[in-house]
Amino acid sequence: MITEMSQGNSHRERFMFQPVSSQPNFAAQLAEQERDVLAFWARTRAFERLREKLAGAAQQYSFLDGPITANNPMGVHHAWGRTYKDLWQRYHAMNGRDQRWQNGFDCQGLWVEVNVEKDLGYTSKRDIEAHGVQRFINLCKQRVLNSAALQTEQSIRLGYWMDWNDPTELRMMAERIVDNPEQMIAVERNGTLIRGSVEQLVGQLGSPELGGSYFTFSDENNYQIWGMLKKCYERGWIYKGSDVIPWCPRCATGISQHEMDTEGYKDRADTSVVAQMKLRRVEASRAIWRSESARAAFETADNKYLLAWTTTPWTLPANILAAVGPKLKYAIARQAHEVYVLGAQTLKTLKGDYEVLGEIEGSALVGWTYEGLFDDLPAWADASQQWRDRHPGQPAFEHQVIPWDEVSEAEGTGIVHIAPGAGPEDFQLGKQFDAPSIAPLAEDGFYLDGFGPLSGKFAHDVAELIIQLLRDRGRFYRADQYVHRYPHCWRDGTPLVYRLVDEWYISMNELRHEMIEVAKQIRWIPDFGLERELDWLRNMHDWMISKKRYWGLALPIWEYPDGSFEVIGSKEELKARAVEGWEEFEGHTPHRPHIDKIKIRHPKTGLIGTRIPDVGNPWLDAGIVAYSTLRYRNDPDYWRKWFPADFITESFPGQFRNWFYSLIAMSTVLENKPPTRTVLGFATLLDAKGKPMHKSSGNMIEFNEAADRAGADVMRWLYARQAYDDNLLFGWEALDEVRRTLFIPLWNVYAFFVNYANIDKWEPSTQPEAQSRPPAYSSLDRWILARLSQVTSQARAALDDYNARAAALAIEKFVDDLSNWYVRRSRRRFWRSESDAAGRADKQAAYATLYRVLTTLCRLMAPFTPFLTEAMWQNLVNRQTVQHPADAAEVQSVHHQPYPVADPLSDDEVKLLRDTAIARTMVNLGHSTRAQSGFKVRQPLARALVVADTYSQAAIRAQEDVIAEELNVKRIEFVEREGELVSYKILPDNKKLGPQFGALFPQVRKALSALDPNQVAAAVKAGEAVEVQLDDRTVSLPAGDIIVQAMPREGLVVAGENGIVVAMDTALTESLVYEGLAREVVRRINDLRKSAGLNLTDRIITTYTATPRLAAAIDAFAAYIRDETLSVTLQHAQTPSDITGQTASDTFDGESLTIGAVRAPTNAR
RNA sequence: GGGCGAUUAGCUCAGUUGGUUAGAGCAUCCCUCUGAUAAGGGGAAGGUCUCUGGUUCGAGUCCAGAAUCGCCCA
Repeated sequence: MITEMSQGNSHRERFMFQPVSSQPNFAAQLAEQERDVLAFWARTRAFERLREKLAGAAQQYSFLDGPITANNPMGVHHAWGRTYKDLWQRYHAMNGRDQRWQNGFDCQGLWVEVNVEKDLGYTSKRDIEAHGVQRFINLCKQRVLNSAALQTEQSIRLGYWMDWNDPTELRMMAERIVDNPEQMIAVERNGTLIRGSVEQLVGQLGSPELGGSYFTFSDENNYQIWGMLKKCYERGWIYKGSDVIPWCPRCATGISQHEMDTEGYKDRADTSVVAQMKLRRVEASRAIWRSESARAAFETADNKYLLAWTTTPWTLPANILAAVGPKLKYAIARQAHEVYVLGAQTLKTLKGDYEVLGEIEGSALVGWTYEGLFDDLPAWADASQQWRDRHPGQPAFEHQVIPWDEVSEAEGTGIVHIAPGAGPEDFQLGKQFDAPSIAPLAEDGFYLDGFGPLSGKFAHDVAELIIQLLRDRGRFYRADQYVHRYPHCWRDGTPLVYRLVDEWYISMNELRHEMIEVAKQIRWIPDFGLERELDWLRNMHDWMISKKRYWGLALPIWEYPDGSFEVIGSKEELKARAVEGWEEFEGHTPHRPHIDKIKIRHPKTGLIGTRIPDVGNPWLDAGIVAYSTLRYRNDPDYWRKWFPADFITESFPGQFRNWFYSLIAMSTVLENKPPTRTVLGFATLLDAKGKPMHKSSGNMIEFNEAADRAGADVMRWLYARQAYDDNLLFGWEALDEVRRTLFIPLWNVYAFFVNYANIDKWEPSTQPEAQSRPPAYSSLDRWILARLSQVTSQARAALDDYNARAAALAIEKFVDDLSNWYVRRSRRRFWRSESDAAGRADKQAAYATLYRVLTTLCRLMAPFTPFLTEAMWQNLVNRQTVQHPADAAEVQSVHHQPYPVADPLSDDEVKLLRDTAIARTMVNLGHSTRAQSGFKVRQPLARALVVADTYSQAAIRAQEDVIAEELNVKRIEFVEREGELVSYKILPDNKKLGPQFGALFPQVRKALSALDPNQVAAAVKAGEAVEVQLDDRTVSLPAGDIIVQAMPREGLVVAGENGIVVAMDTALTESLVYEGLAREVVRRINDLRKSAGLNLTDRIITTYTATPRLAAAIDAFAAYIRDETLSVTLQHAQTPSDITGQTASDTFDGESLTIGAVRAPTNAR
């Protein structure tokens, strides 16, 4: 497709542009070109040279990357955010601002562990312990490194310019971190070798010495979190708390509030159980009985029960209390010889016939006692005993009814079973009422000892057994299948349980308020982001930072046997405090298991402290990066230079409680300052139908597939033009549309320019800036240059305001104007003969204009579509293809250029923009009347008739030639007697007259419409007030309060818009008919040229046969036809067999034509 | 259960302090332009602006209630 220029070419040829094809298979061409551009950048060190150029610039742009989880390949949803990241970095690079260019990988946490476990076939934490924690940790590191390598390659494919690591080096480290982490290796940076063990170098990834992406598992990242936690400790915010928390039995760890996003709640069908709790002590004096005999029936009943409902039957053996709504009404109902108490609105729970004996308020039930459902199990005996031990001298605790405002009758029985050891609200109530608790489950979700037949059974599997056990005890009432929202583990989908456990927390009492103040100093885009964040901050509980797992931040908390603890703030402090285990730890990253070896001594008590085995919440890892990656500890000057970030951006679902939250939290603790000036959040990427993309649902589009099939630039444009707060419906149709409506027209403008410039051997002026807006240019040229100024200002203002969509839409509109008006109307100027002096000057102006537009547009679009613009730029400016760059060390990339700056529009330009809009309105109206009258554009017509105001008339007159050619009319005439074309419609100006007349307004409206429209129109035109007669008086309406609309008159072929009305004179003369036929012939000959594969400049010999009238038309317009088709001769053939070369036949307008064309011997132009 | 938001053409969405005949893109159909274009232009069809009530001279827009959906939080 492209050929390299050989050395021996003449001067003129060296200055030719590389030929450009307008490919039919554009998508494939784009993807191929993108790979060429990537190779071009690599060969010319384009990114490295940009960094060198910007290094030490006076201004910085500090972008802080929210780390991508290095666990899986990058998805198209990641590409959305990464497009914004790259877009603004490129934009500010073009504005000359120095940058850090550091990508981040999120490395530690359960998501990696889960995948490694899956790969290994592990099913529980026991497997990890059994096979060795160290090996497991190294496998986690390996997975991260391999994922990072892959994501790096994919990001590069997206065109994302960052200080990327060499993926090969990452993979080398990945391999060795498992095989031999102690092995000493060396990596080369800027000519020097950096040595260390594999593990040590992995721990230093992202450091100033090694460069590249930051990894949250790095030593620096972990130790800086230690420092932050130490500060919290010093302020008294760190504590160990007992709570009942959501717990994943598979992962055997608690799930923090931060992780309980809506993803985690899923519908689940469970067995709901109604248990009957046998009442012991009842006090029914406040009951309202239906009758005296009802009361007697209650008192003499064999058994009395509470009916308590639960959707988690596994918690029933931990039941301690029964809660009722104190203000709810409860029914006392009899079935046979049994009496049941349940919510008055929930009687449908009862099976079979029943008799309501009476009602009683919930508050009157409080204090009633009942027999526990499972009081025979040792678990209750133990819990009961522990309670007695804590309450010496008091009577034994009895199961009882308590009040709870949260109880409702919407579901269940209005009586809620309370198990303080197995539910969070239950736990609070248990504390409030000083009740014992039973914690039934081990960390893997299986029942502990002491639960009889349940012991050793899995919590979610025991519904049937529980029912059986209840039956055995006479406590079962009914069971149903019940679908409800139930929390699931956000990583592996396991239904959660609730467990009573000890976890570590940061108290939010004080921090919450400080964070709110910090959050308010940040600009949130979209602006509802601030409200979301504040809502979270106001409502969040204390931050649970511990996780009972392996792969993560080693929480720097050392606990002493007496229950006291200390937080260590740095590696150095730890070394100073260590009394045991330092030698084993030294040389390793601060991870389990090595870190666990270290013991410290309490300075006063002398007790030996051991590190708690927990690892940290992963959001600690990501939250510290505004400090850890900016050398906060070691290079304060550097930190001050780059902190706070100018900009961060992530998809907002989840991030208000995750990264945005933790980033603010840690920055508030450390400096009480906002970590960033701007947060840009964007919505969720869904498939074309609006469904979430999932591998399992088969609607997933892989990033690599999308990039290869649609092109990364097309994807980037789709992302950039998306509204932030709308979900992006991503699919092939949307990508096709972007390609069709923006990329193909743009590419073809470019191809058109290059091919004609080469034909004319046109060269750009060496001083293009000097003639930026030459007054001698045609109005078309000056118009598109004014539009270029306009779009430049728009794009700049939008990008400065972080509004990618506004910039993208402005550029789309511009490309449309360029393609469908400027080039469309300029084409003939590029065909004009070199021998015609005026034509030559005009053509030169057109080339210069189009060249200027295209090169400026390349720079405008470069941050959006870095590949396409690079390919165009290299050819337009350097006259080379990206495949064969010369002077690789010197060649300037479009991304090395300054982002365009526009002068404000002059008055003349403003007028030009307005006038062109009028002309285009006129053209649209003309096309409309042609369509209505059935005269296609190829048929010339004598006149277009126009009604317009004085200003519009002048505008139309000024562009008459362009309009006339577009409409294919001989001339444009303004109609003297407008009434011939238009009728007037008179309307009151509602906005002005409505408030003035209020209730009288309908009368005004009516009276006005009763007047003669022509007279009112004349009066208004003359600026005279109009009098209208209301019921009881006459009022005078100023001309300015009346709207006169010119409407096309009924029955005529006319069209109107914005006060301009257009009609066509459809009277045909023979000459017009012949000209129309001639145009049909021209079109067919040119179609033939195209299908014959002739070059634009090839001369041809044309032969034809035609029906007599058509032949006469061809004779009459022979010169015109020859001119338009580059026919050296145009010969009437006596018989069809005389027609030579490529042939075609057609019938139109009742005429028949056969044509043939052969290339003429010479191509002289 | 609480909070926020949404509901406008077959689909995706605009619709500015209430004001003339409610728009765009995509998709469909017809016509058309084309010597850069898979683009463009004209037209057709497609709307009880979710429903009910209210305020107002006038409501897609404001108020109240209902329904459905989404998001956030319990």
